[in-house]
Amino acid sequence: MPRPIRAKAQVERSAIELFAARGVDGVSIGEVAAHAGVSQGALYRHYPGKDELAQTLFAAAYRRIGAELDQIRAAAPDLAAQLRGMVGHFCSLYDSDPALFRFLLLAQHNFLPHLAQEPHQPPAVLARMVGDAVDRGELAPVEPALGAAAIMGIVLQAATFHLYGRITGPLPSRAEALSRAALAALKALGPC
Amino acid sequence: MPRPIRAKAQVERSAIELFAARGVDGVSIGEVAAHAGVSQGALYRHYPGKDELAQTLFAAAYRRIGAELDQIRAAAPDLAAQLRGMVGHFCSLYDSDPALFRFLLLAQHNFLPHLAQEPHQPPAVLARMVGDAVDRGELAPVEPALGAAAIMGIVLQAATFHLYGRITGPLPSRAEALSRAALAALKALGPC
Amino acid sequence: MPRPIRAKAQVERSAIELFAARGVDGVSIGEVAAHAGVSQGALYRHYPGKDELAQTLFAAAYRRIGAELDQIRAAAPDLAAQLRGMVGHFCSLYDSDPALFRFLLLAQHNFLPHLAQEPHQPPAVLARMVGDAVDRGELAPVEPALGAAAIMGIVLQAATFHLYGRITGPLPSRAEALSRAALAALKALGPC
Amino acid sequence: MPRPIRAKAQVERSAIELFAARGVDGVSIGEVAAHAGVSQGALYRHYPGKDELAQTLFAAAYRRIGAELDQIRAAAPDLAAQLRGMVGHFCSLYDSDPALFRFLLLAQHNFLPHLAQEPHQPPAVLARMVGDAVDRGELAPVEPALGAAAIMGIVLQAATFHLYGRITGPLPSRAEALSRAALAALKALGPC
DNA sequence: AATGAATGAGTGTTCATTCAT
DNA sequence: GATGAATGAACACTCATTCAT
Repeated sequence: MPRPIRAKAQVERSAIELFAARGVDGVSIGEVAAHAGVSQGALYRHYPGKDELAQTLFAAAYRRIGAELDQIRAAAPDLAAQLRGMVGHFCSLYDSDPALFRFLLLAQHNFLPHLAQEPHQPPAVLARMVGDAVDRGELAPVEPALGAAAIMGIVLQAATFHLYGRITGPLPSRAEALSRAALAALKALGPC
Repeated sequence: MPRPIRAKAQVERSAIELFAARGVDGVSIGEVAAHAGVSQGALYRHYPGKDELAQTLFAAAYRRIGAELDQIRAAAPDLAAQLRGMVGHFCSLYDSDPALFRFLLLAQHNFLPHLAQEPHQPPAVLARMVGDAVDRGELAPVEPALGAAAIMGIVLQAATFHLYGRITGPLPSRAEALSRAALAALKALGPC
Repeated sequence: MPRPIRAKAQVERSAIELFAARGVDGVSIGEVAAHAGVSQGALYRHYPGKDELAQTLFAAAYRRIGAELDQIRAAAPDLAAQLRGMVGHFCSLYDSDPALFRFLLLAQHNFLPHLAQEPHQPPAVLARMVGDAVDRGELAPVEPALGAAAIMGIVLQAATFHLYGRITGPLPSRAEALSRAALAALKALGPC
Repeated sequence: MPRPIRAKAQVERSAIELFAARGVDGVSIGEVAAHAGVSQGALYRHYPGKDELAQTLFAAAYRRIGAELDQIRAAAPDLAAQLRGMVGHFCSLYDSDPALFRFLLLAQHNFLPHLAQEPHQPPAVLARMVGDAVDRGELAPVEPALGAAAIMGIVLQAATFHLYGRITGPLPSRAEALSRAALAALKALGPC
């Protein structure tokens, strides 16, 4: 039965694009339905409501990215390689699916408060990577969450600047520089 | 006429606090009025509408912070001192007026697209600082906007993590470490 | 689907009666909805807004009457018969649907400015009738629009006086006299 | 004390022009005040409220015109002369103060129901003129109110057509033709 | 006397959600 | 299962009116 699956996927894609363009509150359920080519009532067969739809989409993407980062973390031999992989992954995501990225950026403050903190979320994965690097002696002692903040901040703020036209050209072309900056920031965070 | 001034200030304070707590779209104009102790209609004597109220509050705070950063930039002797001053200033703002900070963080994607880019906005001030440091030879050649992104990202993401409980304790206690990280990130951004 | 048709018709009937009684601006959309036995929001499925509802009702009635007058014009053999038919039709309309007539009278200045002039509107039909009579030699040369004004004025002002109690008893009993007056007015409008 | 008098006159002039342009309900008290150059609150020193302001303006103009028509009636020797004078007066009014005329036309249905019928109102003056002409034997027996309707209708509908562009050029140039039409209509209204 | 800030009830409109078909 | 008409609560906003200054 390919129809319902395609319908649900179409709804989710439409929702992400519209939410990214105008914000969750700026889009009505009717617009999502029209964009997806389904009826308004049909949405309620898949999701209990608008908030749950948005929350679900956010959580799924958030966890998926966390999982991907964790794979990169596990596969790379050292901190520098991990950072190169992760920063490159962020930049690729931004490049290949800007709507999803933008949705995550602007909806984060709506949904993060309602999301229990789990080990597969990006901040947790980054913090674990930082903690491990400290444990391995690759890094001077650093508060793991603060290190995670530095990494995510450097990448996400660059993406934000790109969204608003302060940076132009492809973001992935800055991936190398950003990962060097992240590594340097981590090293400098420790006690002097 | 001390009354109207108090009234307008009260409205703005209430709006910032409520917007910070539940988002601009999550707060009705009636709630702002009630919280400020004025009638609903009285708001419209000071602001043409809800959007303009929020937009005005955002732009005013955004420009004010940009101006403060610019003073710090002009007063400090070198890049390291500038960064210490600015990062410390961000942390102090977060500490002293968390509602305003949270409002700026979560409303940025609503309002930045409608805000013309001006030289007194934080990103522009930071970019100018970076560009000047390059010109003075303190820094290897770096894309100024990318450097500004690194600085803002490191600080704002730390603040965001603090908001959601991933970092605890006073943020200003991390100001030193964050400014070292920002300086190191800037140095590493340049060509290897 | 008999329900929606009934609902829309019920809304239109309620709107005309209330608008006729208290003016378009004197009636809220909620009152129309309550009188029609539907919810307020349901109105917006059929009409984009209050103004469009009133405008649509006005234009539909205006055009319908114009078309009816045109049929009378085409069917009657000469000017006198045309006038008898048309004046009689106006009087019958007033008698059979006073709410609609009153709505048209009092809302005309709201909506006529927004209505493009079309050949099926009552003034155009009357003017064509006058012009044709002139062409056929039944009438001395007369500005068609001025003749149309004389005809409509005689009838509509009589109706207005009836509305406000200056004339009592059934209006159709004056149809003969009014059509004679209209014909005489037309003949006298020409150059002496 | 010329100030208050001028202020009141200015308010009334502004009100008539704005009411004529956008309807009584389409104009706020604040707009009238601004247009007149006085404060909002000052209006309430002269009039108890918006409705009373409009009602007063309407009744005053209505009675004034009635009185002027009555003077013409009393001064002219016969029905034909009376009609020439009155129709000419209507056309002059339209020409010299279109705002007032338009205000009277579009506000009549708001205010006539609340206005007690008095002998100085235009319809009563016209009806008296018709009745007198019948009594003098100048006219076959005619329902006076119906005759008044014919006269007013011919003139006011011509003015209405002029307002909406169906008639162009100065209305007074049609005064002669319209008064002939009115006289002919009156003569034809009687029993055949 | 005059001002204009403040009020608060009321308006048109939107929209997430439900449910008869 | 799917539809889309209907609901009704909520919203931003307006405006005639009042009243402290």
